[in-house]
Amino acid sequence: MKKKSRDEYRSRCPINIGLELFGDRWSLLIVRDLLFKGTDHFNGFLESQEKIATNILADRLVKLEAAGILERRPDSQDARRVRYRLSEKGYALAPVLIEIILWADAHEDTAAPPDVIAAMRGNRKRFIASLRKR
Amino acid sequence: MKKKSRDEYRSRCPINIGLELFGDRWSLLIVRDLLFKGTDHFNGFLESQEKIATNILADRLVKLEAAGILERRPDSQDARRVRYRLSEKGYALAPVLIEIILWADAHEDTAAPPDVIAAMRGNRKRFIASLRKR
DNA sequence: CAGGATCCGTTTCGATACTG
DNA sequence: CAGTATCGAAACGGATCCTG
Repeated sequence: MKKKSRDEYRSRCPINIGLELFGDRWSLLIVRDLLFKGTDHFNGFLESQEKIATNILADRLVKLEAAGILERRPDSQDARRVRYRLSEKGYALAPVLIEIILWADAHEDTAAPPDVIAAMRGNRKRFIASLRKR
Repeated sequence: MKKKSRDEYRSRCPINIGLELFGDRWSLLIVRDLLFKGTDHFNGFLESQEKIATNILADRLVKLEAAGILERRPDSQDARRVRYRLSEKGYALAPVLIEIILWADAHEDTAAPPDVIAAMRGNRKRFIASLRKR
């Protein structure tokens, strides 16, 4: 295979996508909570340290569902409760989140637990698989 | 090594960081242009399809410099010109951008060039190294 | 009580015009 | 070329209210 130079890629690699997702202050945090904390209901997201407002959370949940990143369904046990879970497309964001967390761990003052970081750096496939097991 | 369950990681993996970076609509696009397009001056960023406004661009360039992600210096040739380049910390964002682009390529309707995607999926280390060569 | 919806004051954004 | 200044529009956030 012929080597491609950097210039050949230049100007041809847009992030046309997901400005709504990656350019939004809250959406990735919701995905993080679903993925790493296992948060699955409205009030669970409200408990995160970032203190999202209820109207903003409701708005983002609708948008993330519309984007096919999460699914919403009534709790089979408690009719009052709505459960949120990641779709396949949502789980596919795990590598993005992991790279963000690793970058932050290396370059910012974050409080990520060392064993979690080690697990991410180690066998990444297994780590990602462990996120899907409920 | 003992296997860690998902629950052991739960509630302990925050993205405390970079809400300013990852939760911002424009910052990652600037990094993208620096990384993949080789954009290095103010008006270059303005040419991107997303059409950032001049005041927002100026603001984000200041913030990204303050965050140590890019460096600013006057052009040695042309005094009017200011050149921007990624710092090491900035280059370290390449894996994040790559995962975003791969996710989008798989799940969204993006126009990323197939050969670039293939290069990212193939030998990633080499691909990243190619981004640093000027 | 869970999951929102609505109101409203405040902050931030962004398009355009303008400047050194 | 590399930014400021301005000002209306949009988003945010906090509180409160509503509904099952």
